Amino acid sequence: MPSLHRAPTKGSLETKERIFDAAEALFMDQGFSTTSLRAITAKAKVNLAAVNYHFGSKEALIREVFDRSLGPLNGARMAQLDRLEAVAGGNPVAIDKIVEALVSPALHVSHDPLKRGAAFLRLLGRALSEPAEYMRAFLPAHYRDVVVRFRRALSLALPNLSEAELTWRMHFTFGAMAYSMAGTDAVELFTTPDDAGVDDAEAIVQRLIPFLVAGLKSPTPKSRATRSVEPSARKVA
Amino acid sequence: MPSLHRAPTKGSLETKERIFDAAEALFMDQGFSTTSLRAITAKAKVNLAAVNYHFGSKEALIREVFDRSLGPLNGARMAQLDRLEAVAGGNPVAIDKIVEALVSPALHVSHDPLKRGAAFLRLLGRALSEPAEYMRAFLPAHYRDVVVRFRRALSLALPNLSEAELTWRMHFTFGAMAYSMAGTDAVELFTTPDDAGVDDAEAIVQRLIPFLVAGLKSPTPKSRATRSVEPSARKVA
DNA sequence: TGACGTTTGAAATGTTTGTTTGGAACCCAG
DNA sequence: CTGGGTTCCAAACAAACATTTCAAACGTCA
Repeated sequence: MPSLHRAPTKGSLETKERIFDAAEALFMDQGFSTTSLRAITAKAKVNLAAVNYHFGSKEALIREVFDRSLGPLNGARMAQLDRLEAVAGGNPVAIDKIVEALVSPALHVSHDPLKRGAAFLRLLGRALSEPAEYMRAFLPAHYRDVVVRFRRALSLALPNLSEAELTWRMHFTFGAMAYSMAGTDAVELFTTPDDAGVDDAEAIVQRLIPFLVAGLKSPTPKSRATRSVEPSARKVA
Repeated sequence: MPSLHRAPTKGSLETKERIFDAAEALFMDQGFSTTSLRAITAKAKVNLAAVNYHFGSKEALIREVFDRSLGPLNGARMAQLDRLEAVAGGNPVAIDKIVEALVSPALHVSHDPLKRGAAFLRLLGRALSEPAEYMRAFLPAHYRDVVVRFRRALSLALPNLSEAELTWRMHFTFGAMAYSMAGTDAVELFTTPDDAGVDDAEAIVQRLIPFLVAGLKSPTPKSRATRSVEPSARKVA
């Protein structure tokens, strides 16, 4: 096994980073199960064994690709929500601000490391519909806090909404968000975006926010809440 | 090759139908690339070679599973829209009716053949994020007419919306819809629906419609339409 | 009944998957 | 220069995959 300490000698960081970038790009537009290590190493122009050497396994590679992007993203989301709640004191935060805190960090990630963060959005959207078993393992771990925090904030801002109703609307919100991010591949299949390049992430976000806010604020269909109102989150894991 | 005419002799329809059902079920909760023919034939309790005999290939099987469900679904959508437009004469159709025509047929399919149509909803949602190449080929063919028809109807019902704005909102609409249908797998990863079983398709639809209608009707963010207003659909294929 | 077309079964095809191996190449300290 | 730790590479590995083959079993019609 590789020891710890000591800076890598020659192009080791180069190699690992090349694998990482190639994997991220391929995962993005091919999915995880479908992308082979051979495709990754070919694109990265490294040896096939390099992935198992540097990352241990394909699953570990996927996990790293995820952690390195999803962590900061959700961190930014909660930080932005923190700021909003601090300003608001105990009062409810405006819904559009909450939604913005949820959606817009996904945009600003794209300026953080290089500019490949925009690609990650689609990667995340794709992960949400991956069948793989390991996805079920560490995706909830990343999202648990985010969901709890934003649910609480929305619950305060929308007091006339039952817990069940809120759950569903968060479903739809995450759905529209994830789909828009997975975008490019699936979307233009039948919807053919006239102008407005799909890589223009900001354009998407600026149009998505009002859409979601309106949906969240919409009047509840009837008094359909017969068996709702549970504490909030029961078994999040 | 199998000849045409003449009714199948013994249990051929049984076998083919068993394969079909097993494939649909497995595609539903595992995805397409991930589901092996071995898994399908094992679940259907038929020989491994039966798939290639009855369908020709795995890809052809996927295509059939799709056509047999997506065709009637989109047919029902357009039929329902036809009825609405006939009643309205030349006037715009109410938005909630348009959305209902888009969403609710996805529900009523579940009572059509047996009751396995509900499963298909998740299958469709999953297909939208499949990386496979063959998906790009025949999915647009099924959806082209639906998109054109509903875009026109929505454009009439929402005259103050630019074409570009409408395109995006249709994105979000399809997104929330697809995501809700893919549901179960991806959704409960972090959102944990408290009560309201996910298999209860009607509950989803009844909550989804108001959400989408509100989003579609929401006031445009500003006069952000600088470079919009193209004919409508340019290159749909 | 006998022959034909259709369907099934078990086994083998060749390909692709993730992972492992042993040795060569490399860097840097002693 | 020599050794130990690190990285790389070409090859091979076993497992899983879709697909093909060929003979046996079946139903149907002559």
